Amino acid sequence: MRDDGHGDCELCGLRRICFPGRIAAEGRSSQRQLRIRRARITRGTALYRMGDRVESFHMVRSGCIKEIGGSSGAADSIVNFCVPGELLTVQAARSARSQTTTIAVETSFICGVPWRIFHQVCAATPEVAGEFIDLVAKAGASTRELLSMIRAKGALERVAGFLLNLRGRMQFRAFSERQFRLGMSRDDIANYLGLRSETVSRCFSELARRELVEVRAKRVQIMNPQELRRVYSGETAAVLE
Amino acid sequence: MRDDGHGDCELCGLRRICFPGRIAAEGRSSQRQLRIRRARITRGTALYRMGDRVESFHMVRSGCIKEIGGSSGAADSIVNFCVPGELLTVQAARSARSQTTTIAVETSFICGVPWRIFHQVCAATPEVAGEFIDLVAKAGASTRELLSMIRAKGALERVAGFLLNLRGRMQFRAFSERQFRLGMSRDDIANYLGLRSETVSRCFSELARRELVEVRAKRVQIMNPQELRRVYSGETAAVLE
DNA sequence: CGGTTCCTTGACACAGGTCAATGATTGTGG
DNA sequence: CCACAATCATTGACCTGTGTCAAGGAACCG
Repeated sequence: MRDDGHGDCELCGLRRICFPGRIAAEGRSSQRQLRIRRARITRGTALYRMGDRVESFHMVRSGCIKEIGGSSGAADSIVNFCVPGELLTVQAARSARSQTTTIAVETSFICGVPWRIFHQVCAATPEVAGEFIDLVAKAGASTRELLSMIRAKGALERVAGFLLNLRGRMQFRAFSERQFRLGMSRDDIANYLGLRSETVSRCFSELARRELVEVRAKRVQIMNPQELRRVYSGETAAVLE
Repeated sequence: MRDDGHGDCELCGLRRICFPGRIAAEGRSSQRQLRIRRARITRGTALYRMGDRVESFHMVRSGCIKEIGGSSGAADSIVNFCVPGELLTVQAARSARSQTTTIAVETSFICGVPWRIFHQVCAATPEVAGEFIDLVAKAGASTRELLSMIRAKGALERVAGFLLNLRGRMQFRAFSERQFRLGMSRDDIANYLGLRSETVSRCFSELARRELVEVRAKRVQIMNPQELRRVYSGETAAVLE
C-alpha cells in the first residue's frame, strides 16, 4: 500500500456518491477537516487481515476490494466485493479490530478517514453518525440477502442476480450504460456465490447463449436486463419455445 | 401476544445471562428503571413483521423464536434462531423498523425493554451502549459465519455444526449436560441450513448410526461431542476402519 | 514474446432434491 | 382421559444439478 497524499474531492468523480465525499460536498464538514488520505493497493495485497487494528475507515476510489470473513480459517469465504464509492470494513466501528480480511482483487485506489477524526465529526453532527449506523445496517442486510440467495436459488439464478446487483452498483462509472468490467476472477465470483468457477463459467455461457448478456473475459455487457431479472426470479419455463 | 406484566429478574434463571438482566444484576441500572415487561407469544405468532415499527427490544426467556430475513418475499429464509437468554431484532437499533420477521417457533416467553428507556441508560452508562454495539456486531458475525458454512460444507457437516452451536447456546438450561430440546421443526432447521427436511432427517439418522448423537423427535442428546466436532470440520476419512 | 495464470468446455460421478408411502407425535374435542 | 385427526418425521427409490477431473485455449504480464 502506497500513500498518495491528500485526496482532492473537488476533482473526484465519486464526490456525490462516496460517504465522506457527500458530507464534504454538502458543506457539513470541510474536506480538509476530514483529513482524507489516498492510497494505492496493488492486486492481491491485503489492506487488513482479520483482527488487525483499524485506524481509518476506507472508501474505494477505483478498482475492487474483496472482504473475506467467516472464521473457518481454511479456504477463503468472500462476504462482499467493494466497488468504487463503497465503504470497507464498516463493522470495525467500535471494536477497532477488523472482522474481515480485505484484499485488492485488482490494483485499487482508496481514500481513508481516521476514525478519530470521524468520531469528532459524528459528535458535532449527529445526523452524520446516524447515516453511518444506517450504512452498517445496510451492510448487514446485504449479507442476509446473499445468504437467502445462496440457500434458495440455483446457479444460473445466482449468477444472474450477481450481474444485476453489480450493474446497479457500477452504473455511474460504466462506459456505456450496459457495459462494465468485472474486477474479480471467476474463482472469486464462484466463492462469493457458493459455486465453482467452472459452474460460473457455464452460467455465463448459458446466459450468453440466451442473448441476455455478452461476456468476453472481464468485460460484461447486459443485453436484456428485463429478461435477466426474470431468470434471477427463477422463471425458467415457457421461454424456450 | 399477551402482556404478563412486569418481569421479576430476581426470580429469573437467566438473570446472569440475558443482557438487561446482567445490567440490572451488576447494579448498573435497577431492574425497575429498565421497565422490563414480560409477554407470551404462542407458537406460529409473529412478534414483528418486516418493516414494523419496533418500540422495544426483546430477550427470549423461554421457547424459541425464528428471525426471517432476506427480501425475497417468497419462501421464508430463516436467518437466526433465538433461544433463552438471547436478543431479538437487534438490527432495528436506529431505524426503529424491524428488518426481519420474527415468529415464535413454539410458545415462548419474552422480556422487553423500551428503546426509549434503553437509550437513556446508554446515555447515562456509555459502557452499556458499547456492549450493545458489540452485540449488534456479534449478530452480524454469526450471519457471516452461517453464510460461510452453507457455501463451504456438506449436509452432514452443516447439521453437525448446527447441533454443536445450539448445544453451546443451550447448555445452561439443559436437563443434563448433553441433552436438549429442539424447539423448531425439521423444516425450519432445513431452511436455516439451506437443505430439505428429508436431508436433515437423514443426517440425524446418519449421526445416530455413528453413535454421535441420539435423536428422538425434538429431544437431542450429544453422545460424542469430540467426534461430532470432527465431522463438522469435514474429517470424513479413516474413521470407518 | 514466452510463460503463467485464468477461462472455457466436456465427460462423468455423486450429494442432495423430489416424490411418495409409512410411522411417530402432538393437539383437540367428546 | 382417551381417540382421532392433523401435523411432523422418517425412509426408500429415483433423478437432477453441480462438483470433479482433465484438457485445450485465451488473455495477461513482465
